[in-house]
Amino acid sequence: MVNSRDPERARARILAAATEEFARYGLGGARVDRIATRAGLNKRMLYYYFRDKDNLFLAALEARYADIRAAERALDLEHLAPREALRRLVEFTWRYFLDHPEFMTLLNSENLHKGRHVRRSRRVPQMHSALVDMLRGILKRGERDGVFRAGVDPVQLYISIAGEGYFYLSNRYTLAQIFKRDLMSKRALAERARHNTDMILNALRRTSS
Amino acid sequence: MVNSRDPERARARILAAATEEFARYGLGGARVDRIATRAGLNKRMLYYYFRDKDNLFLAALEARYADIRAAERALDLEHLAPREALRRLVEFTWRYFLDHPEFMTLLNSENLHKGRHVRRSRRVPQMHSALVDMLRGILKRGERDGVFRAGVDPVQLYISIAGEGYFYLSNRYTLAQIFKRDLMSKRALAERARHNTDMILNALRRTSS
Amino acid sequence: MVNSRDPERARARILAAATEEFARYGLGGARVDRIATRAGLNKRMLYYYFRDKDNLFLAALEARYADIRAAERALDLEHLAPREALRRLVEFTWRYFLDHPEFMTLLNSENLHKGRHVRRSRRVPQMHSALVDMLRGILKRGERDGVFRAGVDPVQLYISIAGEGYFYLSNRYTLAQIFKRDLMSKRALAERARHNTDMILNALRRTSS
Amino acid sequence: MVNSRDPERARARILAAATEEFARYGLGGARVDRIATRAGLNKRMLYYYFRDKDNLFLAALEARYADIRAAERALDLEHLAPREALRRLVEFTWRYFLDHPEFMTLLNSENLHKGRHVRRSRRVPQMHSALVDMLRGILKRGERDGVFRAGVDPVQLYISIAGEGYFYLSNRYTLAQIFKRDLMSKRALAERARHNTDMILNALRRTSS
DNA sequence: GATGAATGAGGGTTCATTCAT
DNA sequence: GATGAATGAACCCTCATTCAT
Repeated sequence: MVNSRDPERARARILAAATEEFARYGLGGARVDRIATRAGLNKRMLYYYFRDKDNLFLAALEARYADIRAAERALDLEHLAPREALRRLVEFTWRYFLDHPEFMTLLNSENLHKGRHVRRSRRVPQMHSALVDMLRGILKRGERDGVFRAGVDPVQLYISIAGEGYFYLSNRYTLAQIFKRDLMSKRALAERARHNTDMILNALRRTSS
Repeated sequence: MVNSRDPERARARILAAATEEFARYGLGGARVDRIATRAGLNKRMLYYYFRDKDNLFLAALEARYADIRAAERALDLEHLAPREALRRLVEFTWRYFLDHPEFMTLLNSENLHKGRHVRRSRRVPQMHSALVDMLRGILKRGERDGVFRAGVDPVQLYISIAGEGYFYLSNRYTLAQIFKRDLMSKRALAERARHNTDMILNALRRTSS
Repeated sequence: MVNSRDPERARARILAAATEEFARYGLGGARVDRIATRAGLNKRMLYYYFRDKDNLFLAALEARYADIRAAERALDLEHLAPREALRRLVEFTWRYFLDHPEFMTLLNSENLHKGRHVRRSRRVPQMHSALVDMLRGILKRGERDGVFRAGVDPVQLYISIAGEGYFYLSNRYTLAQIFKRDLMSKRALAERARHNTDMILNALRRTSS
Repeated sequence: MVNSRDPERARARILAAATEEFARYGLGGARVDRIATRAGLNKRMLYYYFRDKDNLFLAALEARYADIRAAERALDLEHLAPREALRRLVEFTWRYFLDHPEFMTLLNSENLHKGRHVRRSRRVPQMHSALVDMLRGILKRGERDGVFRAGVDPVQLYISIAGEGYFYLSNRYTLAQIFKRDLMSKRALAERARHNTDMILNALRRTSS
């Protein structure tokens, strides 16, 4: 046991351990005991810092949302040409899911539970208006410049971008089995990355003539 | 208790109850007791017919795979013009996920568990070669006819088609919350259906000039 | 563990063990583990037979109520002269509390919890109308015969009869300490029994002239 | 948090909070956390002032004993005619239990624990010799004046007086349920007060010839 | 005097599974 | 084929108490 007397670090360690556990086993399958052990703390402390398992789950989810949105903002897409901005967002989103599979399982758990945690969160919706605004801006500029077709809704587009990578990665075990194909080899991943970009960018092209 | 003395019906009732339970609560959250109750049978019978919970889960998953693949075959896409065939597949896939949300949760569960059930299944891979062949045929015909661009992998394409609908529907609770938008209203669903078709069909168009 | 396959006996053993445990430690202090051990059963069985701790408590309480009321009925007081009937009831009540201290602690627990278990019971009130009727009959006969004063409410009287013994016995530990007197010696008990009878019978006498 | 730096007030606040908590939930059900919160102090302070939960319970109990005995002394019964003195004591005792239900629950808890706290107290027995003396004096005067029958033990009498009110009030929840009667309405309380007085005074009357 | 952080033991309850009939 | 009874391991959570500051 690490009697750290450093509440900030203790909280962070719990959160990290919880994120991993929730990601690996889902909300229901996650074990409070394992989280505590992995965090190097007495189990009681989880309740001291996070009140209960559900609240801990929400905290983990919020932290992951904050992380991806912050990374997105750091792309500074507003200052790029529309097509380039879109390409980068597609690549980033793919990359993020690839590097953070735990985010996908967290989302799956939350949706299995009909979003009952995130519904209680005030922070989460706040994080997302900027994302939509940014995407809307890119679309508008692209439309004005004549490189994107008109009438594309930014939210719908984002869901498509995310969906391209999400389904491939989140369902990689079943897909590998049903299609009898290694989806996680270096080559397969590179191919999918290209496919994603092609799909989205092509789909956005102005309809010819 | 339904003392049916009709093994086939008993099996079917168990499977139906299990599917619903697994879909609603995930593999870990599913309760053998509830399945038995819902099936109107003694709990012991689940073990008699399906050996254990994991095997029952696999049976439910296999049944769902068989169902979607059969419905796909019934579309008879081989006899349609390539663009029309593709459009129908996109629409069907969206519709299927919308009408069978339990299929998505089953897949999520299976992937959370790293596909350890489906890996043991011989039936599941067999069901899918026809799907790939069919899609490959459509792509080839479309390419030949000059309506689709070349070089599109049928598996990648299928994952994109499914991904469009899957991410929207499987994550509808979190998405509704983060984007503060009702995703399940009649209008929203119609819009998404159109968006999906637009995205895929546009993405497949031959690159102009 | 006693794998008795005799549900009736198992239930009875649980109930007996629970009664003792609840009586000794109160509802909150009672340990489900100890009850199971004492009943010679797996802990899980308590939940199988009684759903939860609260329900088990209610079952124990109901059984005790049933027991005292049955013993009362067995006194057959209706066929005795009023004064004799009353004397016997006072003596019986005293004796019952003395022999069944667990009944008092059960009642104390239930009242500490504001009667929230007994409130759900349909059986308990039904057991008591006969008691009141019987007492009312005795009072009426005594009044008619000129040996009891008029205007005594049977419920009030019963509470007085019970109260005489209850306070002495239920609070015997504190009373012994504050009055520095052994309340549980043979002699002390006999004295109290006489005192109770004297008090109640005297209190009921017709007011002289 | 009230950083009072006033030890006496802090102690008093803790004691008040503890009394309420013990009365409401019993010794076992009482929560040290809640007591601290209600007292507006850090939990650690309870241990600073009272060493542990048991000691805090004893302190609360002693305080309540001191309170009722002081209130009794204030009645100044020695200077009243015997019957009047007795009537006043009966009324006072009833009234005290009615106004201080927490005293009854405290006593119940202590007796559930076989008086193990009060046994360690030196103060508590000291408080009670005066009560017995006073009652003995009243009885003797009444006997001498020919208004009370002889041979009544003051301790037994006190237990009867207290018992009349105690059983009614302490068990009010179960009694209300088993007799299907509202025991706490204004009218019911008035009736019981009269009944108590009638019972005790009648019971003490000199046996007519 | 006062605090937030930490602890280990155990609380009631639930689980998938199996036994005896 | 079917049942009710039984199991032990573990689940999340809470408790009174104490440590370091």
